Amino acid sequence: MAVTIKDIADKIHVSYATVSRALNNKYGVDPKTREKVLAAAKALNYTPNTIARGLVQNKTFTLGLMVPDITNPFFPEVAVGIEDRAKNDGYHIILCNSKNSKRRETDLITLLTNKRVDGIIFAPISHQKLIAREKLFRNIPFVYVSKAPKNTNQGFVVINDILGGYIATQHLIERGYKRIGFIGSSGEIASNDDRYQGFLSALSEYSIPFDQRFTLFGEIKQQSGYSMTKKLLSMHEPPRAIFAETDLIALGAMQAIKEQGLHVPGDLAVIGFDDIPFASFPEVQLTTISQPKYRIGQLAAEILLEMLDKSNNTNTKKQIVLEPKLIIRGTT
Amino acid sequence: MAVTIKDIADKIHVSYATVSRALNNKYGVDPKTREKVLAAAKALNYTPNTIARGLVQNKTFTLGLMVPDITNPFFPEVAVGIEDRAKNDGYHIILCNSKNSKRRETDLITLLTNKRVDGIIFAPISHQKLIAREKLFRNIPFVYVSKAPKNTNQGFVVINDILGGYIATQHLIERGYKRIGFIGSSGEIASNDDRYQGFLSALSEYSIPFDQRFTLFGEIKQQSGYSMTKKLLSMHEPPRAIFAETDLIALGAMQAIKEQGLHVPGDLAVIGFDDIPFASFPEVQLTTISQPKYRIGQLAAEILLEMLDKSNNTNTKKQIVLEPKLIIRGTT
DNA sequence: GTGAAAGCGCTAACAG
DNA sequence: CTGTTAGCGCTTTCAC
Repeated sequence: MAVTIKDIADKIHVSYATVSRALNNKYGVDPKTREKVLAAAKALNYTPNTIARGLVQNKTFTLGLMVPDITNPFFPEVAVGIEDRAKNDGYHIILCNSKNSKRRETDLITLLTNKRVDGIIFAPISHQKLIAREKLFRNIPFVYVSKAPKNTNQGFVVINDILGGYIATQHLIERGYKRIGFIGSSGEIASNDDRYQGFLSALSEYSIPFDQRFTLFGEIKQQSGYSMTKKLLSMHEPPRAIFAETDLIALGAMQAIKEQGLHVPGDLAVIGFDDIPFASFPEVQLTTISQPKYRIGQLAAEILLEMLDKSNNTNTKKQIVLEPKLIIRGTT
Repeated sequence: MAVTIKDIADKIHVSYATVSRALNNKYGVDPKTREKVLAAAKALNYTPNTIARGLVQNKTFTLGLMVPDITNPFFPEVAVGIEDRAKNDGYHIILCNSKNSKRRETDLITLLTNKRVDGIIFAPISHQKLIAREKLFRNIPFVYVSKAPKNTNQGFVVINDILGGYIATQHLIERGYKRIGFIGSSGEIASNDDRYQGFLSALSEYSIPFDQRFTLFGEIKQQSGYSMTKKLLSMHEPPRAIFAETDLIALGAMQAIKEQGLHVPGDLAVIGFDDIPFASFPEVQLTTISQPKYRIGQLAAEILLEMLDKSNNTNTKKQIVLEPKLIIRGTT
């Protein structure tokens, strides 16, 4: 068994309460005693047991982070932002990867609550029934990231996805494309998807006829973007431009296009969303909508930490909407 | 405050010891009592406090995962393998990103030990002084992943990096390249780097003269690969092929080459290492050495979990060395 | 089959 | 400034 404050109390003949005080830099400890305690702690190679402390303080100094797919380069960037901010306050992050499984997401949230994490940062798989799921969190503070339900009163940090979808589509339209396809992720009532909403409203604003056949839903995977695009390409009169809901999907689209011997953007233009690091690679040069990933993570941690700070009585949960940014590269 | 076993004990008038037993499916509880307990638990919306349980059982059901850079697509793949295997046994993962800072790595290990995680999976930044750092883990079981010191008796899961470096170089040589550069990560006594070792031994085996100027060290970042390659390219007689220690570096190299208006592999061949998902992207087609990332994660979790299993008395720590695999694509 | 009681390692009143 | 005493929520002997 590891050494405890009791061991060090015994060693220097003080009560272990004093040891606790000394170790925590509390007021009211004789500097000399404190020094003795510190010395003994060092000598005995003592390490505080955060978990015991947590039991009495009802605090674990741990935050949960739930993401749909850590393999999507979007999320590691967010995670780093979160971790940096959290570490600054002495918090650790439990990483939960729901793998786009709703069931797994539910399980993991429950496990996280059992573990009494102090707060959770939640990047949900989809908008669906999100409000109903809020009760899963019991009383653990949480903030949404990347996606949030419409009428929540929880905190969140997102970008304006509707606007993002709008400007992406607008860009395509201004480039002269009229036959525009949308490929996105399903498991979703399509009309719930903000980026898709933006897409639709841009079309209607510019009086571009909407062709239902050009809207396909799959997964947020390169492979899925690939097959959706294949499908699009196999049509009688395929679209001339594609708006992919995420860069990962866009990358799959480019792969399919290239495989058909077609050229981007000559034969088919592609615009993505997220601006993952790889999008700017010279051979790729994907036009996309960028989100400030690291910043999103940082902000999410920030407002969650604020909520945890009991001295902060303002019970308002911050809801932050950042602006998307069009990055024009070579695929449009 | 959340509901405790005491609340449910009060409600159905049994001792809370009984509740505990019932909840944990222990022997010696009247099926009827158990049912009542379960019903009450549900009614009260009870959730077990894993942390209190941990205090008495001296177990947290949490594993630490320390990686140098979660933003390097290599690590998320490993992480998913770990998480999948760990979740299977009811464990969570605390993600620690050392950001290639030794100091941060040390800090985080200490925090992890304070938090009494049950085990740690450790992907170290470098080989340097690794054995000396093993004491940081105190008595917490851990396994190395991706990199391990030479003479440790700890468990590890790695691939044969020396062999990997060797076959990468061999491939270049067999393609007819003689002027071969190596760009890798520093913060490292170069001679400690296994892939570099393999590189050197292939050169000597094939009697290719070694040119010290062609060996550059930087960071495991695209940006770093970019600038190292720029440097190489600015030489009087630059190399004709480059072996990059990781795909991320190789990607940076390709960027630099393309920017000079040169062609891969026509003007300069590039081989990477890791086989991150983007290496296979059609516009990239990076020849590389592949490692089974998900499998590595899975195995690491597996052997760590085995070590934690007290019923398993075999105190041997498994050391697994997997084989690297050459993936020939278009850059060589 | 069940209850009483101790204790995991620590913090937080409350005295003194 | 320091010691004593209660717990935090749970598991685990040890009795009955």
